[in-house]
Amino acid sequence: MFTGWSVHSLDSKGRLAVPARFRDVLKALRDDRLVITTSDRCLVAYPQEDWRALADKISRLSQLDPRVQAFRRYFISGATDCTCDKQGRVLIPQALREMAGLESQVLLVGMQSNFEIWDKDRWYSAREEIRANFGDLSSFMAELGI
Amino acid sequence: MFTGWSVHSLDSKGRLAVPARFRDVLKALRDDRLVITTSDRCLVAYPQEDWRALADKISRLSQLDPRVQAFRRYFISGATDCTCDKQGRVLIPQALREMAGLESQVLLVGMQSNFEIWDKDRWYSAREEIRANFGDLSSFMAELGI
DNA sequence: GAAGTTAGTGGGGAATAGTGGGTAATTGTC
DNA sequence: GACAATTACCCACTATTCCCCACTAACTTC
Repeated sequence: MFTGWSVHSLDSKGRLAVPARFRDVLKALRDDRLVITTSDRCLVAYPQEDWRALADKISRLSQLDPRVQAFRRYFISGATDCTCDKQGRVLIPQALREMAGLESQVLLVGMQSNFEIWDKDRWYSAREEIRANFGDLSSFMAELGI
Repeated sequence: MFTGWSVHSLDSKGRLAVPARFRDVLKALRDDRLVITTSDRCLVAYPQEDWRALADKISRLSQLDPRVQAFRRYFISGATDCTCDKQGRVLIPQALREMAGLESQVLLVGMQSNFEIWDKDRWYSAREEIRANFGDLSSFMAELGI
């Protein structure tokens, strides 16, 4: 499971170090390949196997359903296979870097089954927004019985 | 499968580089011919074989049904065969360029069996729209168990 | 706290991918 | 057939990616 935060720097070539504890998770899956895709204002990385399962689910839906179409455009289309180099870094494709606004300081955020990749400043402002609505959020969670 | 995004530039002659990984897919199909057609606010490129199959299906539908006719006018009529030149570029016909509003910065978006060709700015606003309807999308994801 | 180990960072250099433009071939028009 | 416009082909240049190696910081172990 991917947990915890790490701040790493994106170097001038667009490479990002994957934290050792995340690499250990991948190693345990006997598969060092990641799939990186876009989400709301960040990128999300999945172990390749998990991504495959997810993509399969989607591919079985009607491709003409507009919701499926939107979902594929938004979430699936950007997905890119990335392998770690010998130093344990991945090259983030330029288009994804741009979409997620990655500058030099990058935050890797463990989300159990996957991890998110945020520009540090964006992360802080996103957190700030969440905090501002936290009252609503907690009552929503309470409704769910959590 | 066509996956991932690439930003390329449309040159002054209307040529567009096809990303190497997309060319590899075509090479695996032993057919470097593409069919490019118009879609909603972008262009869509299919390997020629796949396009043929799709067009066949549609041609078997009743040609008297006005909806079929509309669909054919909208989607089928613009289809153009394109082959990559030796530098791996395709010439996008001017009519299609205009239709999709392609300026200099162009995004190629992998959609598994085909790929879309977007003007970069349009792509960003289309994404924004999808996000604006995100309520729908997230409940859709919930249905899928994502 | 010294020495060894691991994690993260930076950059050189070769190979590959993408871009731009000149020129020849082709097409279409008069 | 002559001309202009478009398209295809070729070459040269630039940018990106990939595969190295080297360095530093942090953490372990003794």
